[in-house]
Amino acid sequence: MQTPTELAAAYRSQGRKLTPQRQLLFQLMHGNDKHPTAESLFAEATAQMPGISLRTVYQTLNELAEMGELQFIDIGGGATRFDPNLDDHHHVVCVDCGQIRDVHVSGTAALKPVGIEDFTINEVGVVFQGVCSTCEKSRAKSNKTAHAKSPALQAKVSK
Amino acid sequence: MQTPTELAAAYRSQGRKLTPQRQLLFQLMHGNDKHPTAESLFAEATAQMPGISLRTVYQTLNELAEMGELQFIDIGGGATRFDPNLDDHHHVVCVDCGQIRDVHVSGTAALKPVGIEDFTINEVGVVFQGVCSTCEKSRAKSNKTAHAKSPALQAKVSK
DNA sequence: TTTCTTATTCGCATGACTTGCAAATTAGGT
DNA sequence: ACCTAATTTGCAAGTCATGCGAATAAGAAA
Repeated sequence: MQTPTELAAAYRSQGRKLTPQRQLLFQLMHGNDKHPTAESLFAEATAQMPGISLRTVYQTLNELAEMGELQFIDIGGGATRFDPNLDDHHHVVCVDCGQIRDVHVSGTAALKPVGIEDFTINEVGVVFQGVCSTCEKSRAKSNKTAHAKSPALQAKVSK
Repeated sequence: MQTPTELAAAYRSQGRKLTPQRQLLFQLMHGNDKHPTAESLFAEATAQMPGISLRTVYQTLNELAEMGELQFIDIGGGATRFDPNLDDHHHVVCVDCGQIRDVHVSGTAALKPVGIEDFTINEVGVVFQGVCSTCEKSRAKSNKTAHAKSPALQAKVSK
């Protein structure tokens, strides 16, 4: 995603208006590598601009996605997450706490799907599932066995 | 996923009961490579067993997932899709019609995430996005330009 | 600066998907 | 045939996201 300043210019050149809500969201998303959900972003936004609407957050995120400034990430867990990182990268997900981390992956060029001659491939996404060090530790303590395939991911039941 | 017969045995050995609803769902899912949603599976089930409840479909799918007999696939689009294929495989998604196809992928072993020493990786998932031949044709006809990044995938607005 | 047009914001209703719950039913052992 | 615990159902409820219309405000024009 471009900088808030660059986005301001992009918006104007497209006839879109520059509202304080949008500017705030530009700031909050720029360089944000937390892969926030609309709700979590809304929470952050509200802290700085009480009264801003969740509806506006969704709307702005969709706009930015349309403009190609950010991408949606859907890896079970209920809510869509947003990623302003436009570099060629992939994701690692902790199946325990659900955190998503950006990662550069080597070897993707060598990936070859077999038997889909009738498909024109445009993009490839790689998602690694694992356990982050923090969760690894708490697992050791609480003596949790890792039988379930991905509790945090299947946990559409939140809160 | 195992065969309906094997699943019957597995269920019994776990103290679970073998109901006609479950048996029907075993049949419908066994060898099913359509990656159905709970709703679409419910539709098929209803055809053969009018009165079966959508709730039961969800419940049974969750059971099978817990037992490791199938996996959930979450690639935007609203509903979770189910995959009884336990082989080492990945997916190709048509961004136009949303169909998901299983594919064997060579080169996954060479994939290396960079900079996540603090993660213990357990699984790797690869998703190819593209356009299937059928959609490619209809695109040519209707003169559709492929600007949008993935209409069918973002289309959480269904029906 | 004031006016005017139109994009935006906001909030509530609505919709899609999934699960919680409790009553009625049934599988399967005794 | 009987019993008891597991299941099935239907409906309520919860979460996530969008549709819609009225009120508001950005930014161009006067």
